[in-house]
Amino acid sequence: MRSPEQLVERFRSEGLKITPQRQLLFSLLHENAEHPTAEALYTTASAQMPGISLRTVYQTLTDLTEMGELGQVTFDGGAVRFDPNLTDHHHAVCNECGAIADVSIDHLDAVSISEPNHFSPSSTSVVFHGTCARCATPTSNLDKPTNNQTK
Amino acid sequence: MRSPEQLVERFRSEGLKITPQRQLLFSLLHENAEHPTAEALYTTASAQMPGISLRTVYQTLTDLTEMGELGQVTFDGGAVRFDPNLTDHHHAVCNECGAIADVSIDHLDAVSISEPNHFSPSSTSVVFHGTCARCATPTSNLDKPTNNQTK
DNA sequence: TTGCTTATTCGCATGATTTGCAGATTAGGT
DNA sequence: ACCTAATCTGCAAATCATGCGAATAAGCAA
Repeated sequence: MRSPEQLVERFRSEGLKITPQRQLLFSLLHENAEHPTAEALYTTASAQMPGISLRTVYQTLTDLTEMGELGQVTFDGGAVRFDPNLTDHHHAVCNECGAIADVSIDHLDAVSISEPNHFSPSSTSVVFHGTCARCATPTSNLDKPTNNQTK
Repeated sequence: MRSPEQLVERFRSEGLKITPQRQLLFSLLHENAEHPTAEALYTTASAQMPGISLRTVYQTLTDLTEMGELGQVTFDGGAVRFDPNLTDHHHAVCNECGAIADVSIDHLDAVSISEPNHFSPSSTSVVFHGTCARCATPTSNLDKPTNNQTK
């Protein structure tokens, strides 16, 4: 996703209005690597702007997604999560705390479908499930994030 | 998933009862490669057993999943789909018709997380999005399955 | 600044999927 | 044939997401 400033420019140039709600969400999403759900963003936004509507959060997220500024990902049937990272990347989901990390992958080009089924893939996504570094460390369990898993 | 006969054995040995509803679902799931949703199974089951409850379909699917006889997969935030194929495999989702095919993958071991983030993956799943053979063929569009995509 | 036009926000209703609950029913053994 | 626990069923309810219409406000013109 572009910077809040660039998004303001883009919105203006497309005749869309710059509302405080949108500006807040732009800033909350910018370089956000937490893959938040709409609800999570709503909670965070509400702290800074009491009265903002969950409906508006959904609306803005949908708009940004349709504009190609935001990606959507879901894991294991949970709620949709929003990802401002538009670079080519994949995800690692921690089974313990539910944290989702962006990961780059080496040698993905080596992966191929082994059967001659004539499927023409246009995109490939890889999801690792496992234990994140923080949860794997037996010490300092106090720092562990709470479980963010939806399911 | 095991054969209906073997499932009957297992259920019996665990003190569970063999009901007509369960038997029907066992047979509908056996070697079913369509990755059906609960609703889809309910529709199919209802044709053969009018009056069967959607609740029972969900219950049986949950039971089989907890017994490890069934796998669950979801794509793009759609409804949960059930997969009796318990072998190590991945999926190819057709963007046109929504069909989901099981695929085996070569060289998956070559894939690795490139950053030193200390994430310990216990499983890796790969999903291809693209066009299936049937939809890629310009002729015989009459045979195309209807779109099964939930979203 | 004031006013106008239209995009936006908001709250509520609705839809889709899934689970909880409790009473009616039935499988399977005695 | 009878008993008892497991199962089935229908309905309520939870969760996540979208449609809709009225109220509001951003951006522009005068």
